[in-house]
Amino acid sequence: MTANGDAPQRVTRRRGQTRARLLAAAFTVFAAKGFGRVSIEEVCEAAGFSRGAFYSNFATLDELFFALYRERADLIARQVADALAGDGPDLDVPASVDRVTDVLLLDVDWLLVKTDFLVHAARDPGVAGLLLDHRTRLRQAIADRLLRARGHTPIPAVLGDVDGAAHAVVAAYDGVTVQLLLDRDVDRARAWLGQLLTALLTDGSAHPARTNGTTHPV
Amino acid sequence: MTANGDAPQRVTRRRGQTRARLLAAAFTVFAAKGFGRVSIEEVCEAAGFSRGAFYSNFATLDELFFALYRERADLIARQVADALAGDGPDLDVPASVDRVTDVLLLDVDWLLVKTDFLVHAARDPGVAGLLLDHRTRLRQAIADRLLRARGHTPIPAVLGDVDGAAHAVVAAYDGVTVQLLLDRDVDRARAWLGQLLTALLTDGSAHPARTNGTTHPV
DNA sequence: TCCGTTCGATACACGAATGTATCGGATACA
DNA sequence: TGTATCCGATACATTCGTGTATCGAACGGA
Repeated sequence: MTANGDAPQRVTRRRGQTRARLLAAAFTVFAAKGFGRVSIEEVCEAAGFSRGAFYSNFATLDELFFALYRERADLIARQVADALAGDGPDLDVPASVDRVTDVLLLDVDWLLVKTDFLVHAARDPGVAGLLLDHRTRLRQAIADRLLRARGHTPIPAVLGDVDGAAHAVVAAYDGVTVQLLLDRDVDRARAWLGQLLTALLTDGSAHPARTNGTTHPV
Repeated sequence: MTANGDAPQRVTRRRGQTRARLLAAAFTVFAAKGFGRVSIEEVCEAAGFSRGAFYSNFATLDELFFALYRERADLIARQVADALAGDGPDLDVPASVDRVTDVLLLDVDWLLVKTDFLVHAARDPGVAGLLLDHRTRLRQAIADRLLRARGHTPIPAVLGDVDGAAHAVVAAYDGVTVQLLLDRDVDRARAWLGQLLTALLTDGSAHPARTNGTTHPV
């Protein structure tokens, strides 16, 4: 019944460290076995603590999962923002696409944990809200970037405006993620996502398939 | 230790019925709470049986989940095939797209269970194989359909051949599913998927946004 | 260095879920 | 209709995970 019930007046340094170690261990264990199959004790063991440490920092495993997602999701969000800010005032679509896909598909373990969290959120409106917010911010960053380059690179009419295009980008990301989780082929997923995004964002006719060898990754 | 250990020599009729009832109950319970949070007893209770019935038909909850997925996935596959076979020898893209999206996004509960299964499969290569097979068959059906209509409706070059286009269709479906699981807005998801598929399959320039009102579903 | 507070380890009690063995009623087949 | 088999209910033993209460050690401030 700690974690918020009666806030300690003096917070020590090691508390932050054990919390961080618990989160890191949880990430590993969740990725390996899936949230639904992990017990509190397994997380503690992986972190080298006893359950006492856990209950001193979190009330439930859900709470830890929530904190873990928030931490990592913010990290990724920052990396994407950096990747988008990378090139100059004008948008170089293929280059931007490559940089962003590299960030988004960097770590399969994260995709596993993220999907676990999706399944979790899909049944809890409150959690779903957090996730939707996060996705909205991501789309916003993409839309802003696209907006800066309108005219330079027009957006296909079918998608509507830049906002529609941003939606499409996120959908493509999610779609490719699913396939990646099943075949575990990161390189192919990157190439394929790049191709998809190019198809969506440029007006179809333009670029031939770029990146590594394969024309259509099956 | 039943379910395959020693195959019964006489299989009764009610056995099939209880098995079906168990599967149906499992679907409901899994959709509501998520596979990871469901006990064998909950499934039995929902089906109106005791655990004896369960252990007589399945060895583990995983086995039941597997059977459940297989059953429902085959059903959907047949419905999609029907929807694709619907129109004549020439392909009417918007009409086909509408029919297929109606089938694929019919039942949110199924999408929930399917995503649970994805998470499950992502950590078990054997199960992942089954799911990949199923996806391959789905893509094949789409590719065949697209092939019949090549020339009539050309496919954007960026996607490669019809196979690439089929990949794109599945990715779009998966992507839209994720958003739908979070906001639970089936109508918006249908419109959005239709728009996405049209954008991918027709050469961008052609059709304006069709279907219900909203131009870009935010 | 000393002291009050905080942190995490340990031990315990409890509940939940599992798997198995057994039994009586249902069912197919002659 | 009789009977051998099958099926599902019940009861039991056991394991596993949880949550809490308590204690000693670590820590921060004076």
